[in-house]
Amino acid sequence: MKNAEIAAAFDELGTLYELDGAVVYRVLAYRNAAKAIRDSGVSVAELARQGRAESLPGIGKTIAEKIDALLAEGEIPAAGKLKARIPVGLVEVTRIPGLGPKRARQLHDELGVDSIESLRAAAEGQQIRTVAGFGARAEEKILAALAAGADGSERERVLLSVAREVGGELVEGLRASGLAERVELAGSARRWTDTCKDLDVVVAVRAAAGGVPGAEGDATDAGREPGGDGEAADADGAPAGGQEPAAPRADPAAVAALIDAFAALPAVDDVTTRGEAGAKATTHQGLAVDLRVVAADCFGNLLQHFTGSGRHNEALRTAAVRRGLHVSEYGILDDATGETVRCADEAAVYARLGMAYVESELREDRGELEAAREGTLPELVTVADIRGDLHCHTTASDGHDTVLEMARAAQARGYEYLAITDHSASHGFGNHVDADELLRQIERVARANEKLDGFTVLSGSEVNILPDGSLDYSDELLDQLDWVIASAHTSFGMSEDEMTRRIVTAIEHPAVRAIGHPTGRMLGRREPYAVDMDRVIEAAARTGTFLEINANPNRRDLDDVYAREAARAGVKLVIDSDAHRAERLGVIEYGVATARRAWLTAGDVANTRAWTELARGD
DNA sequence: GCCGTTTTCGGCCCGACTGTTTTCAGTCG
Repeated sequence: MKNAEIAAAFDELGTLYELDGAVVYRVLAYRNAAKAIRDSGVSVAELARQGRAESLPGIGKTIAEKIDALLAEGEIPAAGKLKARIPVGLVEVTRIPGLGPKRARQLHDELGVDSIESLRAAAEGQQIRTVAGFGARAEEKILAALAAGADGSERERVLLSVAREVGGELVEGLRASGLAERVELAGSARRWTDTCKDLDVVVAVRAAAGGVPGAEGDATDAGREPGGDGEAADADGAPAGGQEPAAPRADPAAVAALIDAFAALPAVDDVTTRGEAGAKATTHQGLAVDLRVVAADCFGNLLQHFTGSGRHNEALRTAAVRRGLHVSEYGILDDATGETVRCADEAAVYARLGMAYVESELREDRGELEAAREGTLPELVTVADIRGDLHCHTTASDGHDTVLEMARAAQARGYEYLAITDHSASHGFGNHVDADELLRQIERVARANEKLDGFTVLSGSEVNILPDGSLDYSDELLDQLDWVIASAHTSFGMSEDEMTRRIVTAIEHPAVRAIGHPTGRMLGRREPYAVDMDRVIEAAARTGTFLEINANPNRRDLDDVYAREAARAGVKLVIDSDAHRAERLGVIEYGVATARRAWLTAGDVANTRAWTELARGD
């Protein structure tokens, strides 16, 4: 059983317990366990067989036993018992905005709601408003959500490349407004996750009119203020009179003006909620945007808070509480002094908590907080470290540009080398590069090299791995190439064991230097094929074969979890664009981002080295 | 249900916003 399946079983169990009214911390424990299982780079089923499941964080005796039962019986017994009591359709009801476990359960108990269909019927029959705590307004919202297409399925996520493009437009638009001192894209887009559910944009507005001299210099020391009862109406423009918020807010007039400017941006379709702290909106693509605004002296706190992840923040705050510090988006409250330290930048936040700065890509609660405390965070690979690209296509197969055009574009990026790796003969679409055509391509590469100065074009191939693991060029032909990357493009329906043997056979082929997009996934379109990555990684480590991090934003394959595990096993990764046209060489940043999320340093990535070091046999 | 440089028991992050409320629970991120 795969980690993702085990994790899904525990997520479901958590939701069932939640609907059953269990203590929230018990529910949280199952969710934490699911996350740890999903984030494990090694097979949890295998760990469990060895009796080592409890070595994962958040998995204790009880959950380890449940994993054993799941593996042995195909279901967690406790989940079976709960399902007998709680209709599974109620899980979908909790995904309707505004309906959580408590309210869904209430609708079930009082109206018999057990599915999206029965929810719709109850709302249309004006039954919802008869339930205590619900009103006509709630009923209308449910109907509106259902009419808008909410069907209880998980909210659709967009590719990171889409999210970053839209997010970038919003950020640039707000910067151009002149109303903000600082604007940044936060959330999962800033952590460079594969896909995003929504966008988070954080803003610092200028101080209120007649405002205070700015908090320059050391932000940690600059922003102290008395906390606690907070009677002073300070110069930040906090509302005078009435209940003073414990946290500093931006000047309400400045926030309102900024939201107006935000609402007028071309990408913004509809502002659904506005408040004194920000606004919520949707873009024309239907992407939800959360806009948050603070005064400049706590911009670092806000950016840290909204970059997340939620797990990273929870863990960070839990650890802080043990030291008497309370972290929020407005500052860090110290129990001992009653003072709140506000941080203009993120580094000050981590410094106040006794930690090194944590790069946004690492903030997933995968050990980064401990490493930050101990000063053992890795120095992550950067785009500037990449010295060549080892996977691209030309007009010889399904690319759009010639060898020379691709090479010149690579050189313009500052690279030292580029491997031309058109598809091999049996690929099945585009122009077929048969053996004769490949020989002609080798000549084209040689001619291109004559025209280029200080740059090396490598003759290569993305050779197809046939179902039996063999390659579709002869060994003699492959030996004439500088670089061979092997990928599976067909017969994805094989059993895990067959597919694993297929890939491992290719890894063991002496001509193969790397395996391309090793799991074959297409984000949002195609699941990875069934393959035992533990065995693939073992074979790559044994033979010195590289595994690719394919940077195409649709793929990002290997993913961060497997790439980290591969590096731990001593495998070197190659980060490739798989560009099919010259301007797509730039997608390398998505591959580098995956590598950073995998904790990789430049030393873990083969193509941070010169080609002369990578070339074999000299 | 998990976990421990204050704990093997008693904690478990923090705030915004909504709707239905006479002071707050639930949801969301």
